[in-house]
Amino acid sequence: MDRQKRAKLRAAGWMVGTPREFLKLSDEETAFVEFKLALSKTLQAVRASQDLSQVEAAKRLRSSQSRVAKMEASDPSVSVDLLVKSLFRLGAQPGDIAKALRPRRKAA
Amino acid sequence: MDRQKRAKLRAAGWMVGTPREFLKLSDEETAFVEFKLALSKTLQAVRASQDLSQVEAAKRLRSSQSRVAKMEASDPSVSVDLLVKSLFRLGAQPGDIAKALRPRRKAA
DNA sequence: GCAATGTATGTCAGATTGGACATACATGCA
DNA sequence: TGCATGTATGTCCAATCTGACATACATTGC
Repeated sequence: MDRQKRAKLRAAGWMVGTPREFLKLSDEETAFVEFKLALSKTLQAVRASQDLSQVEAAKRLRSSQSRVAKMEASDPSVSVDLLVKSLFRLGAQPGDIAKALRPRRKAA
Repeated sequence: MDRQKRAKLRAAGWMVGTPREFLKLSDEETAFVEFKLALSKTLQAVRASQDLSQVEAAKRLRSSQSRVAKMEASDPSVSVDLLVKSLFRLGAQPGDIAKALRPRRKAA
């Protein structure tokens, strides 16, 4: 995004920048939300790989469609516990989770 | 442990075998407790590497000594959230956590 | 012996979480 | 258009988690 565009958005009342900048998160908080995000994405990938709808996944997880949606959205009301338990219940292996958590290279 | 010894212990009313056998945990439950255990051990290792007592660590974590003890003991009252947050607060990197979670080779 | 230091265990009130439900939104199809 | 399917969002309250405290246990140095 170029400077002009940013300025325009700001003028219109929009927040510009990363969520981190916006919310003024500390390093640990950032690491934690990114950790959760990685798990969320993995869960969504696992569900997709099994060709399940959120409703079907919820059944297997003994939970509800809305919870599944929140899990995949990394909603604040979802704990890492729930994400990890859900991954295991859908058949993910410990190694899959470790792999998902490996830090991604930052884009240049 | 040999068969004779196991038999003696059983006769004396002791449970013999892995916690898994004993508690009849499902695969997912087993994976989950092992996941927590890996984090607990990592936390303990991180604290040791910084040469902190549980009291000192608790201060940095804005928690209490008893919580730290429970975290390191992988107590059921401790969530994965708390473990992960604590690791990050003590300065662990995402990669450290991923590494700790990699499945260990089973002993032959 | 007994302090001092570090760790473990039990309990509890307040905070957070999670399943369930309602409902809104989105897309595809006849 | 109406209907089916799939996903997203808000709320509620029962269940779970957590910091704090008390207290027990373990080890070391006097």
